[in-house]
Amino acid sequence: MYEDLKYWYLRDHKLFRTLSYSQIKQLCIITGFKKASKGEIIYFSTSDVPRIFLLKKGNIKIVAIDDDGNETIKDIIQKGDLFGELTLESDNKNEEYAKVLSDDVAICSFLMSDFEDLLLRNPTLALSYTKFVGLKMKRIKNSYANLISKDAKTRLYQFLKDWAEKEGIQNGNTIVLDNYLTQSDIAQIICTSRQTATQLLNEMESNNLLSYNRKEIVIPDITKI
Amino acid sequence: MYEDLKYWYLRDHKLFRTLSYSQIKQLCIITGFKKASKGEIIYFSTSDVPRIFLLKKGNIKIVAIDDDGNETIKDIIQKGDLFGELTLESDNKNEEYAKVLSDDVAICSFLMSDFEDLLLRNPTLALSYTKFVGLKMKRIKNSYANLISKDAKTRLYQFLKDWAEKEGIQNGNTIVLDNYLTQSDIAQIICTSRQTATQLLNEMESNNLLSYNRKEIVIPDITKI
DNA sequence: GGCTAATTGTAAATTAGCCGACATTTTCCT
DNA sequence: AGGAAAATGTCGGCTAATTTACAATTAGCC
Repeated sequence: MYEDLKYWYLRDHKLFRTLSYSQIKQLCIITGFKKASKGEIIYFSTSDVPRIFLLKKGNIKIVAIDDDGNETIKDIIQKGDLFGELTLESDNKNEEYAKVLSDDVAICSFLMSDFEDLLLRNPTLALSYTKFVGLKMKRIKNSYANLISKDAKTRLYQFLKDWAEKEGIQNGNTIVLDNYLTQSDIAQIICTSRQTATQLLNEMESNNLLSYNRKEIVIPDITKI
Repeated sequence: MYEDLKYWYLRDHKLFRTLSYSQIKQLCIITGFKKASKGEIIYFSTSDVPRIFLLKKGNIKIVAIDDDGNETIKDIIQKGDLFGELTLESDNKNEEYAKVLSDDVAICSFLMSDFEDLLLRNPTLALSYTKFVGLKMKRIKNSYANLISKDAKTRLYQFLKDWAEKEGIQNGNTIVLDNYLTQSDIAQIICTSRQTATQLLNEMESNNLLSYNRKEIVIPDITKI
C-alpha cells in the first residue's frame, strides 16, 4: 500500500488531527487494507493478532450469534468509524462477523499493539482516543436506555430521529435518508420483530410521517417524529 | 484533607497502580470528599465544574429522571468504582442524581481538568484508563444484550449470577449476598415491573433456589441458577 | 411501644407485540 | 428474460408481562 494513501487515510480521521504531518508520516501503522461489496461477510478471525479497524467508505453491520443461533445486530458502523476491540483488550470467545450493507466498502486495519505504542508516545492522541471511546460508550448507553421501558413505536421514532441526525440530508424540516437497511435490520436494531417494524413503518406512511422504499426514506417533517 | 489519606485513596485503586509512590504523592488531585448515609440523595450540581468521582466505600445507585418523571436506574456503583463523566466530556443537560444504598458511603472527587492533565503527563495511565472505560463499556453492552430478547425470568437469573460473581461471599456452591437493593430496585435493573420481580423471587424461593430477605440473599446452589 | 411510611405479597384485567403462516412484491443472478 | 431468493405486507391467535388495586408485613422514628 502506498505511503501517501496511508497518510491520507489517517489524516482524514478526526482522531489523528492532533498529530503533525511528519508524525503521521512516521506512523505507517496501517497493515491491512480490504475492499468488499454488498452482502459480503467479513470474519474477524480470532486466531489472528488483535486489530483495530477503520471504515473508510460505506456501511457495515456487526452481527453476533448467540448460543441459540440467533442473530443480533451489535453495531452499525459508518464511514469514518473505528471499530473492533476499542477496549484495547482482546477477547477471543465472541462469535462476531461483519456484513457489508452499502454497495461497497473500504476498510483498513492496524495492529492493536502498534496502536498502543502510538498512544504511549502521543499523550494528546491518547486523550483524544479516550474521549472517543467515552463518547461511544455514552451513545451506547443512550441507545440502550431508549430500548428499555419504551414501547416499540417510541423506539422506532427515536431510532429514526437518531439516524436522521447522524446521516440525514436536511432541507428545511425535510430529511432524506439513504436507506441501506432492510426492515428486518431496523427491527433488529430497535429490538422488535420484523412484522411489528413493518406494521409501524406502514402506519407512519399512512399518517404521512414518512415515505419508505428500499433506496431511501423521506421524512417530510422531522419535528413531527 | 490529609495528604496521607489522599495517597492511600489513590494508591488503592487499580487504575493508579502503574504510578510510583512519588508520582501519586505529587498528584493531590483529590479536591472533594464526602460522607453520606443510607437513603441520602446526592446531586451532581450541573453548575459546578465537571468532576470525576471515586466511590471509596459502600454502594450507590445513579438514577435518571426522564421527561415523564419516570425514574430509571442508570447504574449501580460499587466500592472502588469511578463514576461521573468518564467520557471526559461534560454534558449538562441530564437530570441525574445518586442515592445511597448501603448504610454509609465515602466518595472522593477530583476535577476533570486535573485528571486530564494527569493523563497527558502519564501516557501509561491514559492507556490504563482507556482500557478501564472500555471494560466498563463491554460490561454495559453485555448486560444490555442480556436485557433484550430474553424474558424477565432469564434476566433475573442472569442478574443474580452477575451479582453473585461480583459481590457474593462464596462457600462451596452456596452464595451469600449482602442485599442492599429493594425488590423494586431489582425490578428496575432487570427492567420489569415490581410485581413481576416479586413474583419471580417468590417462585424461586418456593423452588428452594434462594432465600430472600431485606438483609441478605442466600443462594444455596449457584450452579442451579 | 406505637404510629407511619416503605416494602413486599397476591390476584384479576388488559394489552403489546411475538410468532406462525402465508401472499405479494422486488431484486438479483445467469 | 426468467427463475430463485430476498424483502415486504397482512392477519389472527397466543402469551408474557404490565397495570390496577388492595392487603399484609416490616422498618424506622418519636
